[in-house]
Amino acid sequence: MGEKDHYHHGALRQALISEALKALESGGLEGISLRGLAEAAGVSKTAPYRHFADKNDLLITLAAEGFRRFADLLEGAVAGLPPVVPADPLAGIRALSRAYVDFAQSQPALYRLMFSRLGYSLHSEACRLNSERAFGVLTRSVQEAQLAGWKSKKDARALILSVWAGVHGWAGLLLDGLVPEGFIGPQEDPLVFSQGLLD
Amino acid sequence: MGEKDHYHHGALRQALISEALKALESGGLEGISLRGLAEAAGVSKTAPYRHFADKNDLLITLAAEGFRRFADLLEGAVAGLPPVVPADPLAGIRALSRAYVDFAQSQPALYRLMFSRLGYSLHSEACRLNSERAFGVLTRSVQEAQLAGWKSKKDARALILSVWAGVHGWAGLLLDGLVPEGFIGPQEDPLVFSQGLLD
DNA sequence: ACCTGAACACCGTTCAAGT
DNA sequence: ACCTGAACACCGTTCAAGT
Repeated sequence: MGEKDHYHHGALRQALISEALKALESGGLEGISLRGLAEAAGVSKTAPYRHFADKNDLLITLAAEGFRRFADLLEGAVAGLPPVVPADPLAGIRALSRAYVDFAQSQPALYRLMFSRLGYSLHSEACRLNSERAFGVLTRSVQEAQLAGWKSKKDARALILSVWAGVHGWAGLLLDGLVPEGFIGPQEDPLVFSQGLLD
Repeated sequence: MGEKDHYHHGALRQALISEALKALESGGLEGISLRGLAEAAGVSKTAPYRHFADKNDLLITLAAEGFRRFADLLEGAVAGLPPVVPADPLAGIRALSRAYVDFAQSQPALYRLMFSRLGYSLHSEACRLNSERAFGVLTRSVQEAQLAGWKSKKDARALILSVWAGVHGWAGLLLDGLVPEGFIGPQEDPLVFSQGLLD
């Protein structure tokens, strides 16, 4: 308890980010205030302005961190997979979709923030890079499925956007509580929409 | 310009709602404040509390109005259609999807509000009724498609949620500016995702 | 370079008071 | 029944000032 740290060891920026991520999941976007984060970090209400231009800048930084985790998760989900074979061309897409929905459900407020601000946040280097990394996993999964014989005549871009819309929309419906209780049992495939359309 | 209307003819509630809808489309959700709406309606900052329990109550009322328009639009989109035939079982779903996406694009802030608050707003009678009305259009369109031979062996509930996820996700991607420029030409089908998956 | 304190222009909400 | 005004506890943000 010295009086050393008015200066937060120069780590105030990171401290604010992790306080914000905590606040995001416990109280949602509306629970986040710069003043509150500053107080939680033990610093004056205006100190955050040394590290972020304004509140939106902080939110975009959170979105970038979210996309980083998101891309890591998606890449990990397909990394250990055996090569996609014609017998089951959708294996990669299925694994990816599961990870996608898992992410949205385990960190709903962060997921919402990431996509609700995408219009603005794509101007951020970190945000663009990491969201493109996530998008790359999706792209490759669809391409491999096509190479394994799935809808090989269709336009790749249209398929990619189609799969994305499906899984993104499904995650949204789940987050909004619009999927009837018990619709997905634990042993069923979480990617229910694929059972209807992806064949 | 008499001094008659401190009382707003008893129409203050409706005036606040339409001011709010205006503000929603011009400045987004973040541009809405009870105090601002009160001022725009020419009334004191606390007058709205005679008509709405709190800000969230007002937002839910807006969502209900949104779902009312949404349901009207969707019902209108399938109302004039010829009976669905086996030659083109997806005609109804296509018309519905077009209307769905049109609504989202023409009133993005309202659309976002409707779905972002669905968890809370379903406790509102008006919200539940109108969203169920919209959901009913979707349900019937899918059922008719199945009767006309489209995926007639599949579980209806799964198909309905699949189509919903697809069109909802597609609308979200469009609103977030994630669909590449020029991806949909004016003469192409706006329901691109259906060209990829719905066959 | 990094942080504080006062100040400004906003919020949502409550409550006593007016007509 | 409907509205006002003062008041309270918050916000984001700017700026001069401190170390």
